[in-house]
Parts: sequence; C-alpha cells; structure tokens
Amino acid sequence: MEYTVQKLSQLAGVSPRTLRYYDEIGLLKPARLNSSGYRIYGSREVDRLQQILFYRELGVGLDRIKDILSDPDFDVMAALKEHRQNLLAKRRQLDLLITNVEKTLAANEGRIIMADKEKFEGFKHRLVEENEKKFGEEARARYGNEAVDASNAKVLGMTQEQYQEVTQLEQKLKETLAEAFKTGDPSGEPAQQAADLHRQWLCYFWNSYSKEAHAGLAQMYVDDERFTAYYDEKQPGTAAFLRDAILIYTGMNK
Amino acid sequence: MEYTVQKLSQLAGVSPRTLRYYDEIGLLKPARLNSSGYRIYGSREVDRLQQILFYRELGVGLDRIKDILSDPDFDVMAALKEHRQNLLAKRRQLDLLITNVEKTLAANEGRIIMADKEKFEGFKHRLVEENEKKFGEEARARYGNEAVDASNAKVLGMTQEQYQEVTQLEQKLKETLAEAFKTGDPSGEPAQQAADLHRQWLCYFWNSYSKEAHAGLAQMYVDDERFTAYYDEKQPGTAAFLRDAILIYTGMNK
DNA sequence: CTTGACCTTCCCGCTACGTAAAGGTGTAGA
DNA sequence: TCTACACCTTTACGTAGCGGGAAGGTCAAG
Repeated sequence: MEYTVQKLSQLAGVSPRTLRYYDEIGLLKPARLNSSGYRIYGSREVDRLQQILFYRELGVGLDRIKDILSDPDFDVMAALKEHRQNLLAKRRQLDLLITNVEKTLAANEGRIIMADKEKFEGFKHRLVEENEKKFGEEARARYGNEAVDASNAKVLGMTQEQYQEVTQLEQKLKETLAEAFKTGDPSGEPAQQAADLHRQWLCYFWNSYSKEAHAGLAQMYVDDERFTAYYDEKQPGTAAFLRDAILIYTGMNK
Repeated sequence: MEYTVQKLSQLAGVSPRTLRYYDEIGLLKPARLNSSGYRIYGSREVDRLQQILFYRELGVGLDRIKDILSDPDFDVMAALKEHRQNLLAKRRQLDLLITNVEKTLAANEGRIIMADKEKFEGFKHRLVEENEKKFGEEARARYGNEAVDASNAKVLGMTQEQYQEVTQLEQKLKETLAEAFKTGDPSGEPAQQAADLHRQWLCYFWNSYSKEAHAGLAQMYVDDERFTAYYDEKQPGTAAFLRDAILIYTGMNK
C-alpha cells in the first residue's frame, strides 16, 4: 500500500500540512519521493504515524515522541500498556472536569446560593467522598463513570434545603420500610409506599428515572453485601423485602 | 488586601508574566497603579482571577473568557452547556482511543490482524460523526451518551470476521425467533434459545452485560415503534414475544 | 549608601501547525 | 490534443499563551 500526503492524511485524520511538518522536523519521513518529488508513504510509515498520534493524543511533545520512537530498547507492548493506563487516567481527569462543570451549572441556575455554598462546601465534599468510598468503585463498574459522576454532581449541586429534604426522606423511608416489613407483604400498601419513597429519594441522585434502572438497583441491594448490610441493619431480610416491593412497584415482576 | 504581581501570582499559583499578559490583553486589569507604575490588585481582581482560572482550567480560550466575564448579555449557561458538550465529546474520543489501544495490543499479541484503515479508527472523528448524524440524537436521548459511544467504539473496533459473526448471529436470531413465535410460549425451549442469541448479539455492542439492562432493552423493543417495526416486520407481535422471552431468560419476570 | 529583591517595558522565542502564495504535475473529458 | 481541475511542491508569515532575558527604575534592610 502506497499513499500520497493527501491519502495518508485522510486515512489518519490529520492535515497534509501536518505530514509535511512531521517530515520537516524529521519525525516522519516518507518512504521515498517519486520522480516529481511527491512524498510517498508505505506501511511502515503508517505504523509509525499511528504510534505518533497515540503519543500526541496524550499531550507528549513531538520531540519527545521522536526520542521515544527512535529508542532501540523501545518496548512496544509495555508502551502500549502504559499508554492505556494514561488514557484511562486522562479519562478520569476529564470526568472530574465534567463534574465540575455540572456543579457550576447548578450554581448558576441558582440552585446554590454563593453564601450558602461556602458554608455547605464541607458537608458536600464529605458526602461525595463518603459516597466514593462506599460505593465508588463498584458503582462505577456497574453503572459506568457517567452515572456516578452525574450523581456526585447532583449532590454537590444541592441546596441546603434539598439536602435536608433528602435526609428526611431517607429517614421516612427507613421508618415506612420497617413498618412494612412487619406485614410481610411486599405488595401491600405500606411496602408500596416505601417503594415510592425510595423512588423519590432516588430522584435526588439520578438525572433520569426509569423503572428498569430502579428495579436493577433494587436487585443490587440484595446482591451487594454493603447495601444489604445497610438495609438489614435492624432487621435482616429488609433489603430483599425492599427489592420485592420495588419489583412490584415498577411492574418489573411480570 | 492589596497585592503586587508577585504576591497575587503566588496566591493564585500562576506566573507574574501571566498576570502581565492578562493585563496586556485586557483580561485582568489591576485595580490601580501606584506612584511608580507598579500593578496593584485588590479583592475584586482576586475574584476575577479565580473566575478566569476556572474557565482556563476547563480549556476555554482567553478571548472567550473575556467575553464571558465582561459581556453582561453573554449567556453563561449556554456557554457552560456547550463546554460540557465539548468535554463529553472529548471523552467519547478518548473512549475510542482506548478501544483502539486495546485492539492494537491484541494485534501485537497476534490475536487479530489490523488493516491500515483500522489502525486509525480511534482518531477518526468523521466516521463517528456520520454515524452520529444518522442515529445519534435519538439513541443518545434514550440510552445515554455512554452507551451509544461505547457501542460506536465497539463497532469501530470490529474486525471483518467479527462483523460477519454478528450479522450471522442476527440472522440466526431472526430465524429462531420466528420459529419460537409459532409455539406461542415465551418460556419454551426455542424462545429461550432466541433470548440467549439476543444476549450474544448484544455482547457485540455492549461493554458490560447485565440482566437488568437486557430486560430494559427488551421492554424498549415494545415501547419504541422503530424497534417494534423491525421485529414485527414479518409477524406482528414478535417484539412483545421477544420481550417476554427475555424477561423470563433474565429472571426479571419475578 | 549599598545590596538585593522587587518592579517596569520591550521584544524575541517556542509549539504545532493554519493559511495563503506561487508554481509544477497527473489525468479525465471535450 | 487541449484544457480544466485536483493534486503536489516549497516558502513564508500568523496564531495562542505565555517563557525568558535585557535594560532600566524602585524599595526596604543593614
């Protein structure tokens, strides 16, 4: 396979100017020049360009890239693995920035008042950190980073009032659930009320509610011992009971 | 509460040169100059600098920042939302790169052979953008960005073999499903086999499989007329039948 | 009164290209 | 065969967001 500048540039998604520049600085020389002086690239150059773009994407300077690629001891596999780690790290960094923007959006929508915001900062920080510690890793694995970050952003964006509301709701849910558990009937009135409270509580953390996700979370309350421990604290079996109630509530039990 | 360039630069963690530059371009003027022409900054300037650094951290250009902070009619919310979109786009790009790196790792281990074209798939904004135009908006609204992006990435990362496999699987699913539909029993052997084929098919597009998500998708096949139309093409009611089969298959029917 | 740490403006340099300008080349259709 | 047009070439200047240095003025301490 032989490529001219334009062809290769289209293949790789860079500009012809970039390829000429890389030639100029000696980063990527064409395989040969044809009789008219056109740059002709071969498959070896394609591979090299790919490597270059990998590192460029990471923000490595072109000079450094040249060094890295010219090193005879260069371990491609190790470099790729390291590269992957860097990409993942960058992704996490990006997620942080996104959370930051979400938070600012919340502040600008007036959901937070600046004065309150400062007083409240410690609380929220702690809340998010706790959240991370408790559920972060697994929740990220389960729902993906987006959902977790969106949730964190929502918590950070809460006003003091909202924070009180959500803690009150949590309290009320616990009480209602304990009462419902005594009846032993997940389809009964108290249990369904608890499920509805749980939905309300959830809407403080999730940007979009769906029956499927609600039911999925309920299942996780039983599968994940940390959640189970939380709900079963006073009365073992409560987590499973809540799950059953939610499955009925969401209609996901048919 | 008055600062010289050095003091303020230390406070904010930027260089004095940066502050002079910001003065030069009219982004951050000192409160006043003292008798010797030294720049003196006050608390208002400190606040403004913090704002500036915040936007800069997000990668906003200094010109844009100037607009944001000085123009009273500037739509801060719109700018932030746009910025958020950019960040999300950037993350999507990253996801593609990660997929590409993983694939390259596989290629180097000899598990697959990559064509020249494939080597650049992580960098190919345009291809993905085309996809976006066709299906993006609605699917994003329905499943969320992450799912769509991951799916795009996976499709882009497919080898020709894999692509053939997935189309064969799709064909087989259709056949099995048609046969199962005749039995009328979603819990029967053929229907459950169809549900399993559907799961296999799904795994070509999703990075993680969960029963909940599978069940959720099945429900959507009935709720969304475009999907319903696809499955009901030859035999109306097939989409609903598939949903029932999947609900049983995933155990989400209890 | 000196020393040294500040401050000032002016200006050139850097990265990784974008964007003409001025001119040569390759090929498809009239 | 001529012409249009898309490609190629080199040269060269412009860009953002400063870094760094030169040349010179200022301020507080010893």
